[in-house]
Amino acid sequence: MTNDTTNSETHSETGAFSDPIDAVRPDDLRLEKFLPYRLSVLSNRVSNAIADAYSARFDLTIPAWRVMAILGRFPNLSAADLVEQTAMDKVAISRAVSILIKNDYITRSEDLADRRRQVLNLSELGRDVYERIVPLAQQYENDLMGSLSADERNQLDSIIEKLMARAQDWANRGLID
Amino acid sequence: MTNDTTNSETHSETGAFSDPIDAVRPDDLRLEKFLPYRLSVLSNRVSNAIADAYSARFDLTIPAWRVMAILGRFPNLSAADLVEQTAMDKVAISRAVSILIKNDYITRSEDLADRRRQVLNLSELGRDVYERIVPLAQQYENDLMGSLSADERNQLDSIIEKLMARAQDWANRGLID
DNA sequence: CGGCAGTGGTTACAATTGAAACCAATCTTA
DNA sequence: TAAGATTGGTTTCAATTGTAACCACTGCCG
Repeated sequence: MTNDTTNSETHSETGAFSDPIDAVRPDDLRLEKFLPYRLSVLSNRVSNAIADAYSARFDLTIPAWRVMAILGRFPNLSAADLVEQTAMDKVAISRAVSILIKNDYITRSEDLADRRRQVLNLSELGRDVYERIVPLAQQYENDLMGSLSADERNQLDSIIEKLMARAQDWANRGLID
Repeated sequence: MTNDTTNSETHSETGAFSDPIDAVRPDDLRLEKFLPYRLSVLSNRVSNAIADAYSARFDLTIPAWRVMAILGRFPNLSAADLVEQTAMDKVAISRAVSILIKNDYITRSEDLADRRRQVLNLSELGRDVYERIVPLAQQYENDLMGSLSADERNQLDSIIEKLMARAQDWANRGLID
């Protein structure tokens, strides 16, 4: 597994050149220290584990579960409202909703005031599932957070906010440079 | 931002109610505070921004770029070695490699000692691209990290390690419960 | 009213991803 | 050295996801 035999610790002095021309060569990128990469690996590990748990027990995908999580707290939302709350896109919401309806986890009713809108709610069954799944989710959260100290938990919270804001900037203002 | 109003700090003491019936209702889950969700949103934002940058400038996908990043530091790896280094799976590596070869970014040569293995390396062109893309990646990294203090950067580093280890446990020991 | 821009939501299609089957070479062991 | 197990890597097929086009309805403006 962890055979780091080839890990050349030090900044690769490929040739041991004294020649300044060599200065053009950029430092190597250490992928395992590269934040975007680490975030991606971490997020995938966590999401996959949880997705397995949800699907094994409730036959729910993550997008579907997210929709339920929001509807559990905020009844009578439309799909557009969900888009706003979840940072998922239209299509993902639409698909999740249609699965949930097929499973009778949520109900859909027309909004008489605006007949384009559809008002969504957890069904009896859906609330049932919701109430069993929330503790499960919290258990995962607690287990993750349990590996951190109280200080670290607070730090993480504010760090994530900052990184999120910066990444959001990228999307808005266009990319760097 | 940091509104912890509903954070019931203590381990949910489900009892303590005057009306036991009511005890059945779980606390709502606040998706926007749920770590797996936040990680996923953050990671996606970051990855998408960077993927755009790479593909716009070098016609590279993220998996392909990762392969190049590793080969830039460690020449003469096989696909299996790459699997180990990148936490990507066989198939993803195989696909990335075949794209990179088509683009003449890497070369593939048979390993005479073991004719199943193929030894991979950056081509001239590939190293060229590598040397231009590394600074770009570092720029993104710096920009992200720039939103944090030096302390926070260190904290983040160790927090990620801890979370990663915990999530890894899940995968190994099987899920919680 | 009549048209036309904007919104809510779904459908259709292409690209990406994942899982399992697969081929070929090597290693093991009898 | 032959048979089965293992390893390196690719292919195939299904599921997931993203993008763009689309339909139905509303709201606005002449």
